[in-house]
Amino acid sequence: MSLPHAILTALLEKPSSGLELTRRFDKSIGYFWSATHQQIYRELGRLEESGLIRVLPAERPARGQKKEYEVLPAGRDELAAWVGRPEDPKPVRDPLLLRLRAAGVVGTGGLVAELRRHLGLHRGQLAEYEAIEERDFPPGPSGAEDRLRHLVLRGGIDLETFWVNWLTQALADVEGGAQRSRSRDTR
Amino acid sequence: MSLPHAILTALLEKPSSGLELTRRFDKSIGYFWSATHQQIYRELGRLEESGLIRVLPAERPARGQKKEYEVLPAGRDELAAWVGRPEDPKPVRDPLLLRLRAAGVVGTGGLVAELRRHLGLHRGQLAEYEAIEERDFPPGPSGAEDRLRHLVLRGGIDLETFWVNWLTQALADVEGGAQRSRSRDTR
DNA sequence: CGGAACATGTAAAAAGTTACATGATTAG
DNA sequence: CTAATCATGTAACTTTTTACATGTTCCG
Repeated sequence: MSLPHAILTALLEKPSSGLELTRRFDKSIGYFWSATHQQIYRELGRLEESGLIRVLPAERPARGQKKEYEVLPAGRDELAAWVGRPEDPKPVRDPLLLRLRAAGVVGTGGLVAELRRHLGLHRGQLAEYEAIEERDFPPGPSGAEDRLRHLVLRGGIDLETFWVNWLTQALADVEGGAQRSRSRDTR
Repeated sequence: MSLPHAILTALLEKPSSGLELTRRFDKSIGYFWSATHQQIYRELGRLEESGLIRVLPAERPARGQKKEYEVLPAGRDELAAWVGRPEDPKPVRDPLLLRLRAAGVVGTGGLVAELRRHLGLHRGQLAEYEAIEERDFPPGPSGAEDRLRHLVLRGGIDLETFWVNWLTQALADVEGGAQRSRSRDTR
């Protein structure tokens, strides 16, 4: 259950309104924890009720009016405790790997196009991450926060690199295999 | 929504009862699509209702009695269509990357132990996958189904390798950084 | 004023998780 | 007979997703 902690982190980095948070969950934070605005508004309500965050004063609390939140000490404490709390990695659940397995029993119809499409998407994401790395993390000494953020970005880069390499190999294999089957058939 | 397709794939590979499926979702299939027995029983009910699978005849349909399911032609068709159906990769949502980012704002208390623990878990999983690869996929020519299964296993291996490498680097970085901070502090 | 963009929300459905309930079979 | 294991389920809850609803501000 990490959404509240994602929001606490984002708000500590910079107090924001729901919509501003939504935008940040489409970019930086969203690169490793995605969330929609519905999730965010609901969770903001819960966090406020639990006393972990509060609305910044001087607010007109009405629908359609901007509400800025900031983290209270209790919220910071909760986040600090969560950072070191043991939590096992979730078992993998990847539809593309599953589809490959399914293709083993019902055939690869249409799957090659889908693999190619995913390869393109992952290549695009990788390029985006690498541009960010070049822009935000020049070589040389850096503070603790910057090093941690760079490490997270590195995670994203390495993960996309894995996908690009694996998909490339998968395509070569599936297409090559299809070819081998054809040549066997025609022999 | 891939659980029904995971079950169809498993049932095509071998007709099974709910509990047998549960066990297989703890092993082979579960390596890339996990599911609990509650999910499986509920989904088996739905799939039967939709006419994609059926209970094998010669059954005593009572509580506590084994019920074996098999895939009907409609189920196979649905699975074949799903294999090529476009579906974007889900955005990444990883608690560990998030915790690293959070550590940037509230400090790394307890996180190093957690990173080390995860490194151990991923090393274990990697070893398990590699043992399976050695046992089930000896070098040499192989059929289409085997090649696809091997490809999926390769995905698991590469993914765990990514985690092992990234965690190793993260640990070196976080501990090294802490050391640098300490030596700066004491200067 | 009218429409676009901003901003916050509600409702319902689907998927996943956790805890518990119940009957059948088998080994000691 | 009784405990363990096999086997199938129910119930309650949480999380995520999708679709919709409503009000505000600003620009032309």
